[in-house]
Amino acid sequence: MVTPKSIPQYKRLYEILRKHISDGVYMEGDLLPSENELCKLYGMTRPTVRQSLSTLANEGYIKKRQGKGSIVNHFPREIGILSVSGTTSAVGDRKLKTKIIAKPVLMQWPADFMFTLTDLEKESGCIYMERVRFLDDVPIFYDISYIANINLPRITARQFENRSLFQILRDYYRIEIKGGDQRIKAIPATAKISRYLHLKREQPVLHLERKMETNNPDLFLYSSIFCNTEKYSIFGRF
Amino acid sequence: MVTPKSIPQYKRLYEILRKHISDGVYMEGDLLPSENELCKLYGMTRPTVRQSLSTLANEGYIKKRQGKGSIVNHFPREIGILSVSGTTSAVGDRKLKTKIIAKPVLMQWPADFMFTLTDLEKESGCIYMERVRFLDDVPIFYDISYIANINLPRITARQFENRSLFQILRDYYRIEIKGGDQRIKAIPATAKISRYLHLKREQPVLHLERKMETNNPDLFLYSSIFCNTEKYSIFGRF
DNA sequence: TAATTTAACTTGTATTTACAAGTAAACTAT
DNA sequence: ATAGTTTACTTGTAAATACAAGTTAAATTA
Repeated sequence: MVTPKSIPQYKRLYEILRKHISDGVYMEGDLLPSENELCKLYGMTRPTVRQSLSTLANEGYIKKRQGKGSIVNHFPREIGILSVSGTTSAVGDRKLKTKIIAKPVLMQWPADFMFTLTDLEKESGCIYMERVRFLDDVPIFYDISYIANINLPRITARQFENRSLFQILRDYYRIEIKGGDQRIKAIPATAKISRYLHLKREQPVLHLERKMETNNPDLFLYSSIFCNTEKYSIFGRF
Repeated sequence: MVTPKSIPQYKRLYEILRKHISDGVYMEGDLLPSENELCKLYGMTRPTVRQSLSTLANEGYIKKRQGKGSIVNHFPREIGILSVSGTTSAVGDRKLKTKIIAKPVLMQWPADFMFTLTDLEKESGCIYMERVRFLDDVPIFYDISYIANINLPRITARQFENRSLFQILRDYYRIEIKGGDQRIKAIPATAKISRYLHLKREQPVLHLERKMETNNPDLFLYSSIFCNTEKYSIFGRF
């Protein structure tokens, strides 16, 4: 049988379980239904179910134990694709705000760009924007984003306030982030950074340089992120 | 047929390909042999080969493209389980040195430990040590490690100079790191940190707090790592 | 010659089947 | 009562098979 919307079965189950974990249907430490139970519940075979579970395990949502089952992990809140763990209890969705510092404009790539670019990217020019993101009305991230201008009509005209860049790329252009790599440094705040993040000059900030891969093999997203880590930490699994 | 050393076939192929990539047999951008070719070469079926490849892909060694093949990624050098990308050309193995600041001792866990501990861990006490790691004779990492004293006889007597902690755990106790999570912050260097990393006081350093999971479900490794990121960056995939 | 189609690759998804190995609770013999 | 064994679960590994879908280059056609 063919699935109606041509979305793979293993991905369907993955999304369902992922949502259940985020929503708290399964709590930290709980056991997921066994693989055979999931087979019966969703009418799949075990290899298919296992594919869903191994994706969840790779992303850190669950931990598998032979002879026991799939155990749900705690998982911190995500902002964009950055995970943040606060010293305060929980980070609620509604406490999150985004402010545009520099509206998206089409321009040439900087001469000394942080990653090496393909010829196609160089020719296309880049869409540039700057944003600050707030948690509990405290500025936490100062993001500078660069996107190659490849198949993104009218993007500079979109409304970016209070909507994630990733959300716009997904909704209007069917672009999804598949992965990427990043470099992390600790640097002293420059005048600009300290102004946007409400910090004293020379105070340590986290600097992330990331290159993100998408489902379009020619299109990459780049960002340079400056992060105030006084109250919150960047959280990651490896 | 049963493999002689009871190591799974997919893991065998994974190790072979991983080594070939690290050794430069396959260079960045190269295509790996196709799945069907690997089947014939190593006498496995495609699901088994695919399991090896998907592990490699998850760890960032390769990138898979439907219709094309498995493309080898660049991959930075690893120190312990930290990846480092230098501003200078390449980081050679022989330029790496470790110095013990505080020899491993058995003691009580600190009162305000950075992660929550199980009862078993609390009862067992912890093995504590401090090390500084050098790259090109420049101190880069100041590591403080904590290990629960669970099934690790005579560990405080081992020679840790110029040998990785992970290597000793693997060779003598069959303990392997399976994954873990970490928190990352930028902090100003304290007197102690600046002394060990040859930095001025208050200069930004990267602070990593990590909890590592092992093949023994009761045993975790903890470390607090302070990192000089002036010349090198911490590198990661996501 | 140039554009199009086809064919021969590649990886992606999915089923079915079988047995190995780890875990935990129920059971049994001491 | 307790120590050891069995049993009924769980996930782990592996094979054989089939077709879908993306990519590329050769073959065909205009």
